[in-house]
Amino acid sequence: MTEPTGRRERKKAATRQKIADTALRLFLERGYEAVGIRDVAAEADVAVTTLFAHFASKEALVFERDDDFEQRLTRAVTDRPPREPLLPALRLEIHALVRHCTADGAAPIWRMIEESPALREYEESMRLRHANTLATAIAADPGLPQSPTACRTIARFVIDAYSLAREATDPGSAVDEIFEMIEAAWEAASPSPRAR
Amino acid sequence: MTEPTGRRERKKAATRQKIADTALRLFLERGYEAVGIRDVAAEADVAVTTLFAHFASKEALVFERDDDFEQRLTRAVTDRPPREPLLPALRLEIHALVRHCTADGAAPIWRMIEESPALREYEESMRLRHANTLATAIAADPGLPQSPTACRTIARFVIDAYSLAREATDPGSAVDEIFEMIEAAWEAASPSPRAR
DNA sequence: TCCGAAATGCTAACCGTTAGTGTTACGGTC
DNA sequence: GACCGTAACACTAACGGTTAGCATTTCGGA
Repeated sequence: MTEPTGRRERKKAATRQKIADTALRLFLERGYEAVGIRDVAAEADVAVTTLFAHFASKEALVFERDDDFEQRLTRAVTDRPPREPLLPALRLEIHALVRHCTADGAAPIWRMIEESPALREYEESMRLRHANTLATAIAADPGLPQSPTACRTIARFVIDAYSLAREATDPGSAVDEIFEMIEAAWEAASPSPRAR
Repeated sequence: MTEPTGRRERKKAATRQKIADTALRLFLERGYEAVGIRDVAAEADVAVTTLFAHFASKEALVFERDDDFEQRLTRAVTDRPPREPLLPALRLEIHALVRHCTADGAAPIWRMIEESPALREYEESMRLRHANTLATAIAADPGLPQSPTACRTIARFVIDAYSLAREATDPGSAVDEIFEMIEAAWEAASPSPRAR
């Protein structure tokens, strides 16, 4: 339980970061498909096996920070003040995440992702994981009376909003447009909808 | 344009079918990961390159009939009588598709899919393709005044319904529950929602 | 100080997939 | 009915991501 960040952990983190940085640089310089794992390992001055000890796959090198994404989403649910409605909090978070992805600096990275089928497929599978995590967080909220199916559904819809808005010509307003639809779906899933 | 099914086309279709049947049998007998492409090709008595001339990847061997899925969905949209509302037609189709996947005979196949990350990832990416196709079909309907973003969103939601319902304990009622939410979302996306 | 474990390295392979190059069998044409 | 273009198929060899097996170094804690 002692975590004063010993040298070993620092070195490990440094190695991981060096691999990720090197990989991203090479990918952007020469293109994702044109760079091999052996290239990345050589340039980062580590063994191929070491690279795979830090990253589960070549694609994972690109989505190095996806843990953040997951955490931000679940925290938007769990860290919101009591009695605060769920969806506005999620809408704000999705707005921020979309803005982050569509910022100018991130453009080359996302273009690279769109151009590579392998990266696209990996991201889709990542989103499903995020949706499941989010669904668990929503279902765990005692203030929400919706059914498990409704929770899973809304989680899926929220992740869809992130994905769809990023592709839209005006991402910001797309988030709002889609969230209007999600709000309606959420209300329709409230218990005893006929009693309103 | 002459299509009296010449010998050549018949032989090609037979080869394709033999490969698919052999692959599915081996996968179910020994497990998806335990069977190599070279095994399938040898057992089907074709060259590996021939196998890949018929199927784009190992995973595609399992989802051999996914064209049907796409066609059934788009036809549910385009072939419905004029002025018939969109979502009930889609609900019926999703009901049928879910029933088809959760039938007893299909159980081993879907268990195999759930147990293989590669197959799961492939199916997710397939679903996104289906959602895009469906979105195009919906957006092409002149009787629907919704925005492009709303059409893409609803298409995504409908595919989500299929995916979520299959995992539910009672798939049939899950389809209905999710479609209630989708109907509400669709109405919220109708033009001038403030005028109601 | 020393031991165990974690991190890293090296080699060699496995497996899906593709390029390159022939060969065969069929369909349409004269 | 012979002929030619081409679609289908085969064979070989490789490429690239990924992993197993095993040796080595390096650190943390006892």
